[in-house]
Amino acid sequence: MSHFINVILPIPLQKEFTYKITAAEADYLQRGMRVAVEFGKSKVYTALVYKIHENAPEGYEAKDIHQILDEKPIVTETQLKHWEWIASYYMCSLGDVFRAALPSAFLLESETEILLVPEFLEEDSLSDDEFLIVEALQHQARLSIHQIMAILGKKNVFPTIKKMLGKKAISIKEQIYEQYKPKLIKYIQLAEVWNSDEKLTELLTLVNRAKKQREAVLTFFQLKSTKKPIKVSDLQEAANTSASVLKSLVDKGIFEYYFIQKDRVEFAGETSEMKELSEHQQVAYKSIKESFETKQTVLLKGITSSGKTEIYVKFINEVLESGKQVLYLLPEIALTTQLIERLQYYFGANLSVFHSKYSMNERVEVWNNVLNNKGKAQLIIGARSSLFLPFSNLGLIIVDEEHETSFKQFDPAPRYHARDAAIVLSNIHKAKTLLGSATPSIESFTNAQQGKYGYVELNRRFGNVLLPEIELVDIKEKYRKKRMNGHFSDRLLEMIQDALNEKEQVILFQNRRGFAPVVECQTCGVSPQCPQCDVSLTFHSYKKELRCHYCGYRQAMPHNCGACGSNELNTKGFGTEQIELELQELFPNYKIGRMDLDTTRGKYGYQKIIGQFQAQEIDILVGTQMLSKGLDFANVSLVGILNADNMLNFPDFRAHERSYQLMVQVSGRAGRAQKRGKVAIQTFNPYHQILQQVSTSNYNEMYKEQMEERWQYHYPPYYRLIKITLRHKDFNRVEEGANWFGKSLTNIFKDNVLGPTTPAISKIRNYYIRHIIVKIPQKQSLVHTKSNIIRIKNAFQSVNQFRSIRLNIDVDNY
DNA sequence: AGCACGCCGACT
DNA sequence: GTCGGCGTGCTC
Repeated sequence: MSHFINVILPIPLQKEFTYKITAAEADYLQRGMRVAVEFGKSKVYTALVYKIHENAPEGYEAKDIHQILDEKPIVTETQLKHWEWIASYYMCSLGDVFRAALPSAFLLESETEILLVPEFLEEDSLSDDEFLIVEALQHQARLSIHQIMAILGKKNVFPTIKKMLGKKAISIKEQIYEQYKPKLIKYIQLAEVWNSDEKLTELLTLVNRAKKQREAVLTFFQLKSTKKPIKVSDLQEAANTSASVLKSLVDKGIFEYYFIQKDRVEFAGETSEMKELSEHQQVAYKSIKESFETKQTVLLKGITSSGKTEIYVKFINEVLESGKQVLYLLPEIALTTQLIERLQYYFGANLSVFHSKYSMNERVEVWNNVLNNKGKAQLIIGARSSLFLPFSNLGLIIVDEEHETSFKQFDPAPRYHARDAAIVLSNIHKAKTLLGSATPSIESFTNAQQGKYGYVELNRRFGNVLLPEIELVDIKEKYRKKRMNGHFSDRLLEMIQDALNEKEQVILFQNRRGFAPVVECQTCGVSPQCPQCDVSLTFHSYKKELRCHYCGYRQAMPHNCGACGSNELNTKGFGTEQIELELQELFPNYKIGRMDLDTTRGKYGYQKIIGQFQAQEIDILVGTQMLSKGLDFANVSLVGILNADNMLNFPDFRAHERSYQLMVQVSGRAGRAQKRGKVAIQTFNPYHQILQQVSTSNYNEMYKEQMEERWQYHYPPYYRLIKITLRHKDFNRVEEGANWFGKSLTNIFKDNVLGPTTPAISKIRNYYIRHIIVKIPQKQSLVHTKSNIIRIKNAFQSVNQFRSIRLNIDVDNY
């Protein structure tokens, strides 16, 4: 009898692939283990065992597997179930989920190595390029394809390599690298023979003549009395000696080295008892608990600074004590040191953090700790991807800042929403989900209203601090009366000055980075465009250059208009950089800081700026929406929103909802201590209903009004959306393709097809883009809708002309 | 998705 | 004449 496995490959192919295995391998392998397999002619991939069976495939001969990579499954049955749901709900392949779920170190890929054939002598027969390669191989035993590209200075090197293979000048080998390297700590101990007291004198005489060595040995005994293992580095430091001294002692056979594998992230601090909940927190806590008895998911709407975290802490503690794991999901930007430290304070060594700024190796360690249900992986706090960790007995998932749009992954597939996928995961584990937000998303609030989720409110700020006082500043009026100074109204400047006089800090919010979005010629009105995208370039004053925020294109700021040659180029609109500059002129005696994507690159980017602000080294902090999350600054008394209109006018059905959420969240940064904070919102349109609702913190009215609009225009939560995107370098081809696709959809879904439409940014990186949106009424079956879309997609892709059009499908694209 | 195979233009 | 462009098809 022959044995076979079906595997998942980390590529977006809908198919499973069958490989042949031996009886012994069949005995050993389990679902969820990784194997290395040859795929195509040259590539070796990491694949995941999905099915083990005895049915020989028809029509082709299955290949053997290359190698087994695990001793036990690294992906659990529960995870596979969850993956299947994600793949089917979000219309992507299991391979897409596989690739997104595993830390990249688990997905080894082969690298082709090129080696010189030692017997090769006919160097005369080589072309110039070929000779260069042979020469390089004489210095270096092996070369990678990338290195060869660098040597030859071109990217298409395969023909050259193939010719050389033909001439038997080189050979190639597929080498798989184990990318994960455990971190080893070097320790030192006394060699076995010296391990008795009698030998001690003998030992000391042995090193009597070498002063440095003697000192090292004596220090070793000092350290040894603490009974802890002694690190080489510690001994070196304590004895004030060098590595070479220790090495000669090892060579003499007095000491020996040994290694202990160590986790890269280790907690070593104090923990403390839980805080007592306030009366209001206690009430909320109790009603959440009650809700959990009948509901799987509960939504907690707690205004900013109401102390939601303390409530979470109480639940986490309970679940941990019952022996189950907890996952605490946060949007990436809210994952600050502040919060992590606070949680470490309670849960110390039981907590692990998992997010994208962690290195590959650190992520593998967290994965393994969760898989083995280690003590330190009982509470995981992480961004959306931590959803994919191999939990075995999850008891609770907390999704904090539930309304945050960054929980949705847009690109690449799987285009999942972490909140929704968390609820499903929690279901599979028979666990509970707690959603928290000061400004719940409309869809979650609806679910709560309809009784699908439990619902609890917490309307009192901790310590009864008052909500900030919100003032709308009409800048249309201010402009008319000439009371604007740059982008600042006299009123806002006055408020800033008041705060600074009181030695308080100020946060200014401008939802746009860069200096000025657009550069415009005063003479002909033309503004420089990105050559690869359909957008105007953004001016960045720091480097005096124009940049495209979509493809990263950059060019020096031109002196003349490219269209008419006029040298009167002017900037229009404004970003964080310009605000920073204006502030420096307006408040020369104060320190101004800026926090946006450009200033927070790198692992410790945020921390540096936040640290400075917290230490009050910065008086005024200007930033984008990064500012709105998870930061508590005790001394901020004023928050200014420089222009509320650009977010309100954003062309998206959720623009109003999002503006509300953003403004309320940003406002929440003001006045966290004793004093009531102030918020100033500059706008051209102070009578806009959303601004009125923000200024009175009237969530319910906002909700009611938005729901009416959603109903009227057929948007979620009344209708579900699936967005189809088509991209191609050839304008006409996308156009035709999109029309074809749109028509086919309209045949089935009639009026519920929107488009094809040209997005506001119609070209990115030289690819023209078209969108089609399918709206799905509540009673229409999701499963049928999706299978219809897949049918049309398959038909579409069998048309030769359309095959090269890139197509992606985004379910719940909001 | 990669990557090989195969057919047409611009260069030594 | 060849080098190298990308359209087409396949991967167990």
